[in-house]
Amino acid sequence: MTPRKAVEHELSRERILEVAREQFVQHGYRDVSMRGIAKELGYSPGSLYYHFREKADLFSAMTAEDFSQLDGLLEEAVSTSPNPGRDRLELIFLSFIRFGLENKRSFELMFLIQEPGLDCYTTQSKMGSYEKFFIAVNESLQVINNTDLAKNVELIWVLFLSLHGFVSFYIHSDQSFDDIAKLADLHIQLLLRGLM
Amino acid sequence: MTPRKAVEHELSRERILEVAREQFVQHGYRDVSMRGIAKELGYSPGSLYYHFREKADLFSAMTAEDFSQLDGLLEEAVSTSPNPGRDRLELIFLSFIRFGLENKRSFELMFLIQEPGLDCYTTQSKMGSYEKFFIAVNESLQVINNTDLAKNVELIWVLFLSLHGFVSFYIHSDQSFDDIAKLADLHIQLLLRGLM
DNA sequence: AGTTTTATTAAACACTGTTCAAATTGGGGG
DNA sequence: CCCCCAATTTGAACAGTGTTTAATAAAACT
Repeated sequence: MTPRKAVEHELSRERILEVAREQFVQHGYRDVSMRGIAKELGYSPGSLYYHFREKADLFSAMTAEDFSQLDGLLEEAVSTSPNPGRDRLELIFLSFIRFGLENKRSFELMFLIQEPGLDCYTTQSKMGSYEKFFIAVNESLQVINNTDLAKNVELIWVLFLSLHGFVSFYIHSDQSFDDIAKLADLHIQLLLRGLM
Repeated sequence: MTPRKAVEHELSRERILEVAREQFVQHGYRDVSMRGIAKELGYSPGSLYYHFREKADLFSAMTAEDFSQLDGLLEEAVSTSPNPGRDRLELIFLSFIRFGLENKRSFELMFLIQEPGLDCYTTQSKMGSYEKFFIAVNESLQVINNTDLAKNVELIWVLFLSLHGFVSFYIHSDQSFDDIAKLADLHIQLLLRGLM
C-alpha cells in the first residue's frame, strides 16, 4: 500500500537497535523474532533486512554496546584502586561478577548465547573484552607474585573461566547480586588464596 | 495408507532414544527436528508424540543416561583412591573435567542447553548429579581441612561452578582433553591451593 | 465374531528467518 | 519545472520448525 514512508519517519539503525535491545533483553535471543521487532516499529519484516544483513548482525550490533560498558567497568576498577596489589585484583573480579549479575540478560546475550552463524560477529567483541581483563589482571599479578608472563597467560585465562562459571550459573537464577554477594566474595577469596 | 505397522516392527521408546541420541549428539538440540528423527526411523512425525509428550521429554529421557554415566565416574573416583585426602579431591575434579571434554556434546546437552519448557525435566538429573559431587568432595574436605559442614556447603558449590566454567568453555572448542590436560591441572591446583 | 484398545498417519496450525520483485517516495540534474 | 534514478519499504513467498487431531487399521480381548 505505502511502499515508502515520509523521510522524517524513515527507519534508522539506531531506532531499530533501540527496539531490538528492549525485546532481546526482555525475552532473550531465541524468543525475539524479526517480525516482532518490525511490528513494534510499525514496519514490515523485510525492512529490517535493508538495514542489517540478518538477525545475527542486528543482534551483535546491539551487544557491542554492552561489551563497551563492561570494558568501561574494568577500566574503572583499575583506575579507582590506587596501587596494583591484591585489593585491585579483588575489585576487578568483583566488578566482573557484579556486572554479570546486575545485567543478567546482557551478560547472557554477550557470552552465553550461541547460534549458528553468530560466532563470526561476536568473537571480536569477546576477545576485546577479555584482553582488557587480561591486561588489568596481569599488572596486578606481576606485582603480587612476580611470575613470568608466560605462566600468567594460562593462570589469568583459568581465572577468567572460573569467574565465568560462577556468573553463568546465577544469570539463570532470580537472585540479585546482593543476594549472593557473600558467595561471590567466597569465590574470589578462594581464587586469591590459590594465587598466593 | 498404513496406519499401523506389524507388531514386530512397532516403534519402541528404546528405538526412538537410540536414533535420537545419535542425532542429538551429532547436531545438538536445536538442529535436530522431530521430523528428522521420525524420518530416520521410517515413521511419521506424529508417532513420536505417542511415545513422548514433547521434544523436551524425549530429549531429557536421553540425557538421563548420560547423567548416570557421570555419576558412575564420580563413584569410581571415590572408590579408586584409597583414602579421602588431597589426592582423591584432585581425582574427583579431574574426572569431572575429563568427562566433560571426552563427551563434549553430552556435557553440553546435560548442562548447557536451556530451552523453554526443558527445565522441568532436567532439573532433577542435575541436582542428583551435583549431590554425588557434593558428598564425595565433602568427605575429602572434612579430612583435609576440618571446617564445619555449613561452610563446606558454600565452598563445594563454588568449586563446582569453577570447574563448570572451565569445562563449559572447552566444550565449544575443538581441543581434546589431552590437548588441555596441563591447563586443567593448573586450574585444579589453583583451586586446591585456595582450599588449604 | 465383535468390540475395544493401541499405534500410526497425514494434514493442518501457527510460528520462524530470509529473499525478492514490485512499488512509491524524495532528491538531483537538465 | 520535470523527469529519472536511487533509496527505501512492502507483502508475498519459501522452506523450515514443534505440536495437535481426526481418521484408520492392526492387535488384543471377550
